[in-house]
Amino acid sequence: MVSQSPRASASRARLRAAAAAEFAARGFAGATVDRIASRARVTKAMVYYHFPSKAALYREILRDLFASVAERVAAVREAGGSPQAQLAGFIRAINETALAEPTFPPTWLREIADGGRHVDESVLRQTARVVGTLTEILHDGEAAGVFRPLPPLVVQFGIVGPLLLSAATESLRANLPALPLYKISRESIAAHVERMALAGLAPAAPAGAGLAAPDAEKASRSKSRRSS
Amino acid sequence: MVSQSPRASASRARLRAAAAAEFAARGFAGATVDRIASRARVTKAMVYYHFPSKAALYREILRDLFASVAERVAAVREAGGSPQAQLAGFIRAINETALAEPTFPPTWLREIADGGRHVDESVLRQTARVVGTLTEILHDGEAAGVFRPLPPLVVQFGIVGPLLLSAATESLRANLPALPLYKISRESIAAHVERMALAGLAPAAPAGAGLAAPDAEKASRSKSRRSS
DNA sequence: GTCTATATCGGGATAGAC
DNA sequence: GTCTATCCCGATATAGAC
Repeated sequence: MVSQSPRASASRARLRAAAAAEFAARGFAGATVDRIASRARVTKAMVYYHFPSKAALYREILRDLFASVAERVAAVREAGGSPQAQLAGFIRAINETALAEPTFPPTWLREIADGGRHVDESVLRQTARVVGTLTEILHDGEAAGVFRPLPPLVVQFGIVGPLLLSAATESLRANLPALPLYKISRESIAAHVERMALAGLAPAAPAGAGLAAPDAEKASRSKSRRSS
Repeated sequence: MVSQSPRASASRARLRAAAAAEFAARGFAGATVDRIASRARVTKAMVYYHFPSKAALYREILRDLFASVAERVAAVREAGGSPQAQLAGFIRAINETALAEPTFPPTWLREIADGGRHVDESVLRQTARVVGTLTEILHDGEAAGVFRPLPPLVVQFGIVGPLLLSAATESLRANLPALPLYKISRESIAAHVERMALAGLAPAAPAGAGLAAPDAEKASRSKSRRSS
């Protein structure tokens, strides 16, 4: 949503929003151009006036969605702070993107299930930026001795997985037979993910020592950032 | 796979396997009956001889998939042990299902993204069994004072989310341009999820005390468990 | 149980007027 | 930029012979 192309007519904008919603709800194969047009209150021919094909429209939406996440997490890194604070910010950035763009969680989940079938070079670049930012944060934390060394993707899955499942099932759970079991707040899941991620990254305690406290007194942190 | 219906001809069995693979790879909308028939080395008419419709075939596969998970986690609970050991077993049960049935992770992810569009009563019952088992384990842990009280679904998402993302992207990552960044082992992700889940469930430290250790409960693990 | 047609229709994409 | 009308392929499902 950040870097819009020069063409931004009113109908084109509605078309993008309608397509994002339709693709999120039905997936690429399940979506129909007729419904996209209908949602946008536009005729089907207009879809093909603005976009060359259903696939191209989908890829454009996919790219902007991932670009949106990438920018948010990049902003977190640039804001600086301790590795723990940056990781918490990373988690919040993902969560806020899911709130700001409700079409994002289902779309992301589908792409994963599809094995990235529609991921082209430009989309891949955006996803790489996200993992790249996380990698830098983790590297700082390892260097400072506050994070255990772990493959960035493992940490990424640990953060993104719960958030996506929670966000994607939100409207589903809301419409359920009022099972109180399924009523969970956004805050509780976000807090749990943050707690899990930080605790899971805490360095292994040196076997003999009396429980080193990996906590707050590491405030004196490196200010170095921005390497890409 | 556990509770097979009485009809189990050879072609019917191949059909089920082929359909599971096709649905996992393309989703319900993206799958075609032609390709399912072709995968099973059977004509399309045979599909409609054995199953009333594409949708019915899909629902049957969905039901068996979730039944398979439900039984594995139920077995863990029946095996007993400390709450922590049972939770670790729960995680492993999910992971082992993903290994034994590679079609499962993508299919689950798609159902979530679809908002449970194809989930009927029988499927819902199986998923409820899984959450039910987890709820019991968590309740035991709370009663014993070793788990902090958390909504079961929050914990469920924290466990299942990372495992599904990891499993669903496995073949994708294997076929990537050899980015060493993306080479992560099944063990590392399983270990991380276990560490995160247990650490995230550790009770909050009593405010006044000087850094209680949420690390010492590891001693109470390693008890009896089995895998089906 | 297994096959070869075939009916039928939804949906992506285009033509061409205005 | 926007519309109506249409082309046409592919996909679900069925008919009916063997």
